[in-house]
Amino acid sequence: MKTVTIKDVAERAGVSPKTVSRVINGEQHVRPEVREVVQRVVAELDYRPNAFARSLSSSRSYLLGLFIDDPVSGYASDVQLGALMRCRARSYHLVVEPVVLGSDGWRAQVADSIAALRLDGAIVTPPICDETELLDIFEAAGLPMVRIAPRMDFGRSGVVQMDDHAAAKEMTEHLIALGHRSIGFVKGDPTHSASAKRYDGFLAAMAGAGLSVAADHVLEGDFSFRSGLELGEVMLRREGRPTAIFASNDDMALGVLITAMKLGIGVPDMLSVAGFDDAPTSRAAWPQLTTIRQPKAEMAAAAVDILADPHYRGDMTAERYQMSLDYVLVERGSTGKVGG
Amino acid sequence: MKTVTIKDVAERAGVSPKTVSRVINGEQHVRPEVREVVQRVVAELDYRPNAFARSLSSSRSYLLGLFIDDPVSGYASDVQLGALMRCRARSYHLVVEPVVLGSDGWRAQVADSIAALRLDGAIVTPPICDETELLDIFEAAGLPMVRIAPRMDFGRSGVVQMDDHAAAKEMTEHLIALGHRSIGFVKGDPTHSASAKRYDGFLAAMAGAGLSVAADHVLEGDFSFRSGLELGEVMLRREGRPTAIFASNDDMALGVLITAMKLGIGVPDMLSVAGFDDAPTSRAAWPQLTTIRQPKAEMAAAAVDILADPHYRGDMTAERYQMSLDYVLVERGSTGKVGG
DNA sequence: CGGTCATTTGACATCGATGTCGGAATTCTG
DNA sequence: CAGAATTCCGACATCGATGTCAAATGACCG
Repeated sequence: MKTVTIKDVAERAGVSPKTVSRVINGEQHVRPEVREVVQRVVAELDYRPNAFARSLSSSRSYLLGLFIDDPVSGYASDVQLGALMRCRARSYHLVVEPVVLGSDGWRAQVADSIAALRLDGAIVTPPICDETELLDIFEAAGLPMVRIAPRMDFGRSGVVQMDDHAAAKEMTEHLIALGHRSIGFVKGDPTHSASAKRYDGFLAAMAGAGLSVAADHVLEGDFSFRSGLELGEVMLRREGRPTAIFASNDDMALGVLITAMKLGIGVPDMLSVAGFDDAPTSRAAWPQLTTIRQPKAEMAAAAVDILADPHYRGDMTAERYQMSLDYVLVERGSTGKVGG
Repeated sequence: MKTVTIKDVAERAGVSPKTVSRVINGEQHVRPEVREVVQRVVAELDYRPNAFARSLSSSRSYLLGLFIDDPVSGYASDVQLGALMRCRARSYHLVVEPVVLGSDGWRAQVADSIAALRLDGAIVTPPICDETELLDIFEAAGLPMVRIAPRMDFGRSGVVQMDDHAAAKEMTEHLIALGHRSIGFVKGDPTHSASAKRYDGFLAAMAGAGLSVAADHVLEGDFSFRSGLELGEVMLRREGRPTAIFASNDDMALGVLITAMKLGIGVPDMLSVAGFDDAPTSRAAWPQLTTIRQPKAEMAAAAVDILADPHYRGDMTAERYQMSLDYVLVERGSTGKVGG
């Protein structure tokens, strides 16, 4: 099956290849009649430009890299899907590159994909978006990047994030509105950017309501289900346990939920549990988790938009490349009025 | 930052570009001394071949496409990771392409990625690996493909799968060995290739043990958590409910588990529940699910190997391109001896 | 109607690699 | 040691598009 090239189209349309190129790239300076003829022939022959030839000559690759720490997490898949769909709409393609920080050759791996594929841009997700060494590599390669929910160095690139602080504050206020006064908090992995923000939001809401936070009602987990299990047990076995527990993500909230179940503490009658993320698992529990839905796909899509913006390169820190998207508080069965 | 090209290497090494090309591609007919010099210069300059230029001239793209129905599912992520890592090891790159069968332009989308990126091969996952129209497109484009766990048309491409029948049989035998005689089964989505095989494996084990299967102990779900909830309720509310339920995947098993919990039926004391897939959620429940671990990542890796094999094209149906990989029965807390 | 200027168009070089093929250097014959 | 056979290496064309620049065309004006 011979593939159709720009030359074939040109011949058939009776123009030069360059003119065909002009038409498919929507450049000006082509007479409307000619444009139309070319477009017709393109459709007839079902011509599709060879992306390689195109990048080779134009030094744009129409390829974006999505750099991800743990490609199996639900977080990653949502981000990926959002990026994928937006890429498609803009006729970009997406190359997913896992970054295994511990491993031997990760630096070389990253450099390889940048150099070999001539990526037009990089989307970097937490937690590796705060890995200075990684950012250095991108900068050295002159590769524009957009980071999703980074913790620091905001000036170093475009940023898409959501307001973790406000979301955690709102969730806490939700619990307070339900009558809870003694609220426990499970912090997330301190190396993730979001952990501190969520905790601060929690503290702000408590302070705003004039409530104190008992020292032993705050524990530090690592975002894993297991840590939720363990810390839940610690907190719930203590004297004067809280009437509500707000965990920094759904996996840990689930751990708390299951521990409560084991200990015979009814949810939400005797204990309210709130999570964060709206992970798929948050619906696979009983009762289902009240949680915060992050606009993960939308954040990724926004990142693609930024990278596709021709003005972005060279002015990565402009105001309009620092975006903040909205979250949603999803109320389900795991939270209720204090005392049932 | 000027990028290093093959010419730079050639000049510095005092040879022609073609010789450099020979060295990096491991071709023969290069004197060992020369080879060594070139390799040294390559390392010195940190030279990396431009993948586009390479594909343009060699008509190989070193790009594989992973065509996926639902990129967010846990299944997809595992497959993707497996493929990704193997690609990396073989210096291929992976482009993930979601296929939304219902959508308007999906045919054009697929054709686009094939034509624009000049993919070297396609990996197709269930359930779309049984979509005749999709396979037609690949064939028309002359694109070698490998399908993972297809249901039909095995002769049409290389195939990597696991033995669903044997796995379901083994799980059923496991339940029987625990003393269960009355075992319920929740079938999966009939459009997925695996559903029938798993059901047949179940029947085979039951027949092998001389046990009968009550008609109302077999229900048909669709692999969703919700269908597990609903069907679990149907089966467990009936008179003479089974002492064990084997669901065709973990999501549905989880639904059954939670329904049992709601109805006050203790697991595993009063009811054993078994799943299939070893989804991440299977560990996020209490008790954790006994299940079958599919070698998803390994299957994907094997698919990459096949596509990278230069002999594959043209002889896609050879015996050695029909692979079957091993599963593992993972025993956790959700199954136990009958009657506690 | 000749001259100026803007708009269209195409010839040609180029991007960075590999395929082909022929010549030079080396090794193997008898 | 001449002649044949290999092995090694490079000149050149090529892949399929786009950038550059100059030529051709047409519009407009006094």
